[in-house]
Order: sequence, then C-alpha cells, then structure tokens
Amino acid sequence: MTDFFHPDRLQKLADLKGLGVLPYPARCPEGRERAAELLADFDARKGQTVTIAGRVMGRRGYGKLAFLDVIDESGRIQACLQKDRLSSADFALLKCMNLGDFVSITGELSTTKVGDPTVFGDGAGDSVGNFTILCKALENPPEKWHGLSDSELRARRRYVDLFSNQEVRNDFLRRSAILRAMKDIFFGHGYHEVETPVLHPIYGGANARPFVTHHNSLDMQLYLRIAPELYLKRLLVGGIERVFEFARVFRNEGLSQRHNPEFTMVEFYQAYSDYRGMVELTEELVVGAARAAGLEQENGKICATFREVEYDLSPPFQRVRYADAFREHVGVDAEDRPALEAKMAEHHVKVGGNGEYHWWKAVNDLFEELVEPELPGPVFVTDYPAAICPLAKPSADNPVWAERFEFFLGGMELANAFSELNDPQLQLQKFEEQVADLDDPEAPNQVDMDYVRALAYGMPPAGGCGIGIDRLIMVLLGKDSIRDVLLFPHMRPEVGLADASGGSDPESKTSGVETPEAPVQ
RNA sequence: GGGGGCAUAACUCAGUUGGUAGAGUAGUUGGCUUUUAACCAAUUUGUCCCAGGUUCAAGUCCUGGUGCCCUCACCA
Repeated sequence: MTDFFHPDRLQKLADLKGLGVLPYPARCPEGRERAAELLADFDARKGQTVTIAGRVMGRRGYGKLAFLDVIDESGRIQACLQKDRLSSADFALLKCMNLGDFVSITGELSTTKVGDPTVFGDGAGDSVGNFTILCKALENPPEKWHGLSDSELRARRRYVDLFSNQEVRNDFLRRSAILRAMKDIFFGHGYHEVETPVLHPIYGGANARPFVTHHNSLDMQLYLRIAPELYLKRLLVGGIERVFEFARVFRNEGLSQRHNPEFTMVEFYQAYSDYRGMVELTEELVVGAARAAGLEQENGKICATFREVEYDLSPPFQRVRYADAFREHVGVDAEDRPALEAKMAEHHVKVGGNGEYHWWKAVNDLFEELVEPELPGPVFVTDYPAAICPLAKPSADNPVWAERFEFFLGGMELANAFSELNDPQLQLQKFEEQVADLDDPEAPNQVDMDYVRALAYGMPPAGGCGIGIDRLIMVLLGKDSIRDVLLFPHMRPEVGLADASGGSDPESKTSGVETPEAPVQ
C-alpha cells in the first residue's frame, strides 16, 4: 500500500535507484566511529580521516556546500559536504537525502571557520562511498525544534521519541546503567541470576489479580505471574543460596501514573540471612542505583529530586519500627484495640471481615492513611503485623509482629522484605486461611501444595526482598509517571493503524496462529 | 468504575461573536562554499478525532462515542 508512505520520499527513493544506488545497503563502511568519542578526543584526532555513521537530523545547505547534523547513540557531530572536495557521484546523493535518513561520511576531522568540530567529506575524482545513504527513511521526522511533545505519540512511537530527543535516549540508557549497577552488586555478593517461570498454574507470592491465559495442547488454564517469590524460594530449598531475578510481573489491575499492567521487580533471596541483612543489601542497592544514575554530587552527597521534593539518599537511611511510627503519627498503640476502634471510626476505616487478617488489614489502612504520608523517605519501616504477612516469619519475641520491612521513598512503597517463613505447617495454615477468605478478591485461589512440600524438605533461614524497579527509577530520574520510565508502556491499540496496510486481514491471521492445522496458503 | 480537561497539516501550534482553513517546521523549486533553529524567494499538503443534532451557515454550539492526560478508588 503505497499511500502509507510519503510520496515525496518515494520519489527520492526512485531517484536514488535511478542513480544506481542501493537505498538499503547491507553494509556500512568499515571503521565507523562514534560522535562522542571523536569529539572527546578531538585534539588528538584532528586532521585524521575518520568515518561516522548516523541519522541526519539537521541540514543547512548552500548549493555547493551542505552541513549535516548527524546523530548516533552517543550524540551529535557535524559533517560538511563540499562540491569541490567530494566526488561528483557522492555529492549528487545530497539531492536524494532527507532529514531522518541514515548516512555515513568519511573524511577529515577538522574545524569550521567558527571552530565547530566537523567531518569534512573527502574523496576527489572517481572515488565513491565517502558519502553514502545507509537507509532511506520514508516517514518524516518530527519538528526539529520541539520534537514529539504529545505524550500519547511519544509513548506509542517511542522509537521517534528516542531519536528526536537526546534527553529521552539518555534517560533510558541511564535506566540500563542502573540495572547493570544493581546486578554488579548482586554478583559482588555471590548471588546467582536465575529465570523462573512466567506461566504459573497457581498464582501466588503477592496479593493481586492475575492475567489468565490458556495452553492449547495441554488444555489448561495458566496465570501470568504476579510475583516470582515462590519459585525463587524453591531454589533455596534446592541449595542455591543466593539468587536474584529481574522479573517482569503482570497484575490485572487499573492503570495510573504509578501502575502499568506489566512491570519489573527484582526479587532476591539469601540463605542464612534475615530481614536485617536485607535492609543492608537494599540500602546498598538503592545507593548503588543512585550513583549509577549520576546522582552523587561532588561533596559526596547523593540527592534525588522527585515531584519537586529533594531526597537525600546518602546512607545510612532512617530505620523506624512500624509500631513506633504508628504510635507517633496515629497517637495510639497499634495493639490497643479499643483505642484503634475509635480511630478507625474517626477516619472511616472499616474492618473488611472476620478474623485477625481483616483486623490488622484495617490497622494497616490506618497506617497507610496516617503514617505513610509522614514518611517521605528514604526510610525502612520494620516489624509489620504478622497477620498481614503470610510469607514472613513471626518474631520470636512477640508473634503479633513479623520480621518484615518496607522501604519508602518519594511517598511510594519501593521495597518489601521478610525473614522468609520456612515453617511448612505454619505456611500451610496461612495459605489455607487466605484461600478460605472469600472477602478478599485478591487472595490466592488455591494453596500451592508443591511449595508447601518444598518447605517440608527444609528451607534454610533466609532473608528475601523485592524492589519495584520502575518506581525506583522514577525517583532516581525524576519522572512523575511510570510511563516515562517504561520504553513501551501499555497502550490501547492504535485506531485505524491495522487497516492501513490494506491487504492483511487480522482475523484470518489470528485464526492461523491458533489453529496450526488449518491449511496454509 | 466516578469526576475534570484535551483532540485542527507529517511535526509544533494559532483560529475572534457561528460566516471561504492559518503560521512556523518538514517537503518541493530556484539562489547561495563555513552554517549550526542558516538565510532569501516561490510553492504543495487538511476525514478540523468519529457519528448525529441545532442553524441559511458549525473547527466553533448541543448530544453520544473513541483516544489520551489529570484526579479519586484498587494496587507495587
């Protein structure tokens, strides 16, 4: 369907072919170097012949001379093509080039009259290939000064957002650097990176509504994982003592500035440690991530600015016991039920059902309403009510409390950790209570008996933690919305686009995938 | 799911009281050998988100729908 593409560009494409030039060659001239390295090394490299390659984002033409802004992953560099310095065949290509095309230029690295470092395309006489078009673009790039500004278009066409805005590109490269720094810390502590199933026959490890899917040839219902937790702890049973997984998890809930249906969390488990060890490691990870994000200042302070509030991420972070924070900000003792009932009435908090779980859930609602806003962070809140922690080990001193912490930063819960419950009978009892609880729509639908059996074989005492990566990166990069830290946030299908190619019928394509035995044309 | 806002050219945006659809960028043509948002001259491009309604006349007013953003609820 030709009218999907721009007629102007198709004409240029035809012109190129008329010149006998391939618009999509397979190979780039060898020895291509990146813009940023050439500029960083400019004094030493000046006068040398170099080759650059990238996308043309600017052109200033003078008839017998043209300046091009060429961008690659590292940044921008200027090129200059002159009629009396290039072969006529190469110079003629300028006529067929548009903004957005990929090109390569070979020539002298030098400066212009105003001192701007520039690659001057070289190659007199019959030499060809010192200016080449590497890829002809058939779609117009966005406005050169503003780029894409509509947030929907930016997300839908992230590829355009990325090449038209270096800040955006840098931010996603910073995300990559943050993940790498965190992995380095894990490896430095003797951790192993593992991958566990995404398709779960029973969903668990968190309270959330799952996505449901179906395996055709097994004819069974499966869930996209809401957490990797129960599989990772099976590995502790198996004798792998330190594991982490950067896990994409899926939760079938509403979308918001802080929620995407799929998101990334890192979970990590360490045998012979406990939640106190996880506090230390989590702090190290957050600090390492902040350093990788470039937030360390010359004076050694580490600061992040998120939603116009500055957070000091210089360790150590504050630690506060749940019960202490509760008493301070709610004004009553978390174990004083009569006083709590009055507080709940005052703040319209309702107990959702019978039993300890629902009571403590309501207490925790009070905590979330009255205490969490007072904890901008970074802060570790430790020792949570055991009744709302089905996977955490109760405190030996007072089983009302569990060995659990949550880490808050930027007004969000960024991490959740326990001393992992490894008593198989207690775990089974807690699972059964969850499944029996019909008041909670997010409770697991059945007990994962294989996990209980794994515990029955014996799991060493361990600490485990999960960190919400996307939210951490929001704070570190100062992004208000999770959509700005996800390369491709979830979007509804673009209306009209599927029809644009004209020929294909999405219905028949889908049925072909699902019924491979159907005749193939 | 509730409430509020936005939708005009490939991109960024104007569009008056309801009266022939606009600018800049990009593209095209011509000029120009040191520009860098180059400049000068000419020029092409529209399902004004969709469907109804009011009106002599709707980009503009009304109703419904779609998409996105903000906010609340749920959640990490």
